[in-house]
Amino acid sequence: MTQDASDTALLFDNQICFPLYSAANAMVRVYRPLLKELNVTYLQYMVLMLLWEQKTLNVKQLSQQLRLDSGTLTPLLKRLELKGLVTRSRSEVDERVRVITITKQGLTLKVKAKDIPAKLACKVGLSKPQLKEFNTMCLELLAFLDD
Amino acid sequence: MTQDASDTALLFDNQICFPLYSAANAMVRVYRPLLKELNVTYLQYMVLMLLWEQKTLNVKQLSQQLRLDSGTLTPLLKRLELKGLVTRSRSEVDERVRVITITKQGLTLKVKAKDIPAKLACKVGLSKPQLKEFNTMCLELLAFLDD
DNA sequence: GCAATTTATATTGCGCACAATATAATTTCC
DNA sequence: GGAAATTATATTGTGCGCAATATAAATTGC
Repeated sequence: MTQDASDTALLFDNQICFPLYSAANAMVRVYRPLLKELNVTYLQYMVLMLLWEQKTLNVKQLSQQLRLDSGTLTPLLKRLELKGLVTRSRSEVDERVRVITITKQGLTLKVKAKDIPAKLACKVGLSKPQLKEFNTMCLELLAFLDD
Repeated sequence: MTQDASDTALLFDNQICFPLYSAANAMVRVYRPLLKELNVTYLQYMVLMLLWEQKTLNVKQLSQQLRLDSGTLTPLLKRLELKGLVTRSRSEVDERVRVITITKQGLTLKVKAKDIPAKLACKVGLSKPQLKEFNTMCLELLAFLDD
């Protein structure tokens, strides 16, 4: 690598991943007002979405699908329990396993959420094929980054 | 929109932006061990990068370039000051303006950082043109999301 | 020239994100 | 079947990220 290349590599505008970082922040900012009606955060919304599909999941299953650890999930799930949206029980087979189940109230929230994907799509601006390609690239990058 | 479309719109795997969110988290995770040698976080590294280019910047200038607000930057800059990497003074012309200046020690850190971009590039896996295209898409998305 | 508005930063409080560590239950392997 | 290793979750502490609010200085309008 030339001297010049190692110099320009540390220029702010050449940082490959900073737009990714900023875009993720911006995306959460756009979701926030939409989710305010449901009184949940973006991540809580993602957890609920998984539980709308499979009414019961344990922490490990959530952790794998969301790529987040228990230090993030445990307090988040407690907050969802406090709001009456999920219950946190123990597996009868294996006492170590914390079983998260969506409540009736949690299921009801899905009805209120039904217009959110469309509302979000309006704000994103990219076309469907563009978004699909973008999604694919994010997943490719993820596969590399997570080894 | 058909009934079917509004149903599938709330499926977890159809959430356009969750891979973006996960990829941004994964990216910060990959940076972490590389930056541990410098004893800075990813965001602190980005701030330093701006200050390596322009030795003095105020909070607003940092805020605009990083797309972050003072609630994030003020405590971060205090931590950088505590580490002796920046100074936080006031503008003599306008007392409201907080002027952030890189210290000698902060400048020295650039030498230690010089191999980080190359090390990161190895872990990212995508080719340079792929990365460039990905960057462009993130910036496009950002332009839409931030209005 | 001074009240009203605007601008720049700081503070507070909440919710992630994760490393490091702890705890407790289960499984494995002799 | 009991010690050692593994597995599942929880806890603690630090650092973002941002909304809401506060404060203080500068600017504007009359």
